[in-house]
This record gives sequence, structure tokens and C-alpha cells, in this order.
Amino acid sequence: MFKPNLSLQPMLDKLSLWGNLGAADRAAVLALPHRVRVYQPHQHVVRERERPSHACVMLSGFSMRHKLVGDGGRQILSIHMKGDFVDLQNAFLGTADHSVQTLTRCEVALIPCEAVRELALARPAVGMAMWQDTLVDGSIFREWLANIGRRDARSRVAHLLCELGLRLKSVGVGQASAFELPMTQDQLADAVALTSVHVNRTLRNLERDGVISRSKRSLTIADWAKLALAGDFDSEYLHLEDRELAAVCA
Amino acid sequence: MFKPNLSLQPMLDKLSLWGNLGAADRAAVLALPHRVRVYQPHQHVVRERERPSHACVMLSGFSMRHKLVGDGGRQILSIHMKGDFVDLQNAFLGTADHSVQTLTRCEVALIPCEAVRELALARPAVGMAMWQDTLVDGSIFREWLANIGRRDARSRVAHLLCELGLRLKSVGVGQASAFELPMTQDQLADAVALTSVHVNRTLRNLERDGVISRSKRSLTIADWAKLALAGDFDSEYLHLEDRELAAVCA
DNA sequence: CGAGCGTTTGATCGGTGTCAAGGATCGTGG
DNA sequence: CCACGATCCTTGACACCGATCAAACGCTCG
Repeated sequence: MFKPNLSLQPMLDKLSLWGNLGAADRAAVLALPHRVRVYQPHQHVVRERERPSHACVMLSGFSMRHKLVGDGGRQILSIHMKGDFVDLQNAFLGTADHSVQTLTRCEVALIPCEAVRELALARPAVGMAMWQDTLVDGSIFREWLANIGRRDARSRVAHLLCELGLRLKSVGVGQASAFELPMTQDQLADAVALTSVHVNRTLRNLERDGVISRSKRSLTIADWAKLALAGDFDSEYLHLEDRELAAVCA
Repeated sequence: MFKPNLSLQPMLDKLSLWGNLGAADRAAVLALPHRVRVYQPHQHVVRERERPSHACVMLSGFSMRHKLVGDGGRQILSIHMKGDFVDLQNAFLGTADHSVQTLTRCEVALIPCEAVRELALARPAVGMAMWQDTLVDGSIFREWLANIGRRDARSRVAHLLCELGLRLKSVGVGQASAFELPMTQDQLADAVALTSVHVNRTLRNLERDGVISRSKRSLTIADWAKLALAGDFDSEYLHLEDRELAAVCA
């Protein structure tokens, strides 16, 4: 008989959390045509202005989305990890409005855009789940806007660390309060709209105050309450609760 | 016979631009149950942390989405105008992660969340069109992130003015290069993450340089090329072209 | 005509950026 | 296993953009 390829399982798991997928839906997701590709660190997966023919799902490793501005500055827009459907929007909008680049070595599944569109139409429940995922994406962008626009350096960094911790835990890569930072201080800086020099000072301050501790790239959140307070962090915007609620109702 | 209520027409027009809606789809959109409500300036339409029972569509006037941070700061996340489906995400995520408030007097259509969900499932083409609209939303958030994170005051303000001009034109409320600013300098400041004092100085500089001219709330873009250059503005992120392309292909 | 809100302007302050140099760590090849 | 170069981290001195504070001005609408 036909044995389904399981490489898309992490993405399916994430979609299933919304609780509306039947067995046929799940099978259809796993049956999406795709090929797995390995990217080395710092490689481009999508470049701004391209019209990608494939959408990509993260299987392992970390990647980011970013934009370059006129004077050469870079703004990192989001961080992606196992199970994330990184550039789903390209399948529906056509032109990429930002670039996607790896942070670490990554395994990525490339799915033809057309297959994604067809699946969304043929199986509305799957389409809705993917839609909900992109809505959470949007919510995270909004929180980042508030973070970068209206918080000071210490809060911005603390907020990002809280988010990374929670998201890593939610996909089962380390714990919320102890994980490997997948990015350099330069990259952290471009994520929170500071300079790497200032991120460095901010991290050391948080460490001096006993809120976090670090060694190499591994980060430990010594006092989650303090860090969340410093970062004005409230996990609501990740909509983890809403996902559970939706699943229970279904 | 049954005469359809046409108040949702502006929203339908916007969805139709994606080019995939049949006659039955369009009728179903117009048939969405709803009631029209008038809001005065500065009124809340949705508050953060609520679980709204209705999604709202802008029929006239202007509104905004915003978040408050711990120290009392406010970040405006987006500006909404005729035809915008403002808080579609609440229909699918449950808890509002931000507030919606009017800028001017507004007419708003309130649609039960459940009706929106049912329509998206029953008519996948409509669901896709709504999805695409929210994807453009996401693209605008990303551009704002880059704007606020990596551009200086002059560029930020110029960029916002360009965006407003284009969007107003695209929904037929004034021209791209001459329109009524729907917001105070205080609100402009919270949209571009500056203080109103600095926004004021920046606007006067742009005026002194002959890039724009103002009288009361009405704004004229004297030199679009200069303003776009100053704002590092490239309209690609609004995906207006992609929308036309999609419509032609369909 | 007065109250309230929004705009304008000046003086000063402070958080982050910039520049520069040295130190640590990592990957790679001999 | 060590040497080397490249990348990343750390630190200090100083500059500057935009914030803050304060006050006056001008509309608009009772």
C-alpha cells in the first residue's frame, strides 16, 4: 500500500492544534507534493521581489524574514522554527515582499505554490487552519511593532527572549527558560531595531541583574517573572490559549 | 423578490479585486447578516482582550488599530478606511490582541463572527479572498516594522504619507497627491513611533523643502518623487499589482 | 467670548548610535 | 593537535537624534 511521507508532520501537528482537521484533511496535508532541501547557515531561501514557485515549511533549524531599507539597514521581521510555514503568503500574493534567510543549518520542505492553493480550495478546513496560522503571524507582527515602536532597549530585548522561550517550548525544542539562542547579537539587534553594541550592553545588564545567565550561545532565564516584567511581556498575542480553546470546542 | 442590501458593497469590491469570485460567491457576501452602526470620533470599536462576537467592516470614515504598552505608550498599528475588514482575525482567533478605535465619525457594518466563519467554509473562494486580504495586512505590518525600526524620522513620516495617499486613491477617497489627513499629529506620532513635537518639526521641514504643502488638515504632495525618495517608498508591499495580476489570470 | 483641543516653537536632556580597538571563540587546514 | 583567519563579543569615549518640558498661539464650537 501507499506509505505516506512523514516529513510534513511537524507542520501538520501545528495546524492540527486548531482542532478542525479530519482524518482525510490530515492525510491530504501529508500528501502534499514536496522535496526536502538542506540549507547551510546564512543562505537565502527567498529573495525580496522574486515570484517564488514554492512555499517552504521548516523541518529543523532556524530561519528569519527580513527587509532591507534604502540606507542599507536591515530589519528582521520574524524568527522561524520547526513546523513553521514560512512564506505561505507567497503562494497567494505572488511577489515576495521580503527575504527569507537561514540562521542555522536548516532542513526545509519545498511545496509548489499551486499545490498549496489547490489544497486550500479543495479542503476548506485545511485552508482555514493555514489561515489561522497566518493570522497568528500577523498578531506577532503587531506585537513587534509595539515592541520596537514604544519600548526601550531593555524591554525590547527582554520581550524577544520571552517570546523565543515560549515558542521554542511550544514546538518542543528546549524549555522556555533554558535554550540555545539561534542568533548572533548582530541579528538580535536587527530584530529589535537596535545596534549590536547596545544589545550587548543590554544583555550584560540583564545578566548583571540576575535576570538571565549566559554561556556561549546558551541562555538561561534565571527569573522568568522579572524578565517578563522587564519586557512588558504578555503571551496573549501568541494565541496559544485560543488554539487550545478552538481544539476543545471542535 | 429579495432585494440584497448593498451596504457591504465596498468590502465586496475589494475582495473581488482578487478576481476569483463567481456570482454566487458575490451574492453570498452581500447576504452576510449584519447591522450598520455609526461611531463618533475616538470611540472604541473593539478593546484588547475582549472576545468580540462581531467582526467589523468599514463603510465610511477612518479608524485605527493600536496597542498600549506598560509605561502608557501607544503604538498605532494600522489605519483603516472604506472597504477594510478591520478585525477579521477576531472571527478566527477569539481573543482580540489589540484595540480598534475610530479616528473620525465612521459607519461600520457589524457581522457575527460565526457568519464569517460559515461563509469561509461554505465558499472557499470567498475564504481565500478574505485570506488574501489579511495577507496584505500582514505585508503592511512588515513594512511598518521596517519603517519604524530602521528609518529616521523624516523617512518614516514621508513613508506614511505616501502609503495613505496611495490607499486613499485605491478606494476612491481623494487623490494620491491631495487628501484630507484623517489624523492629528499626536496620532501620526503614535503611528510612526515618534513624539508629536517631532512629527510637527518633520512635517514643517518637508513643507519648507517644498515636498508637501498643508492647510488645516488637508495635505498636498507637491513633489511625489521627492516624497517617495525621502520615505524610501516602494508600493510593492501593498500588493496592488499582484491583485490586478490575479484578477487577469482568473 | 471663553474653553478646549491641536499646533508651533525654543531650550535642554538623555538614550542609543557611532567609531574604534582588543579579546574570545570557532571552524578549517596543515 | 596546533596555527591561523574569520566571525563574534566586549568595552570605552564621544556624538547626535529625537524626547522632554514648557509656553504661546490659533482654531472651532458651545
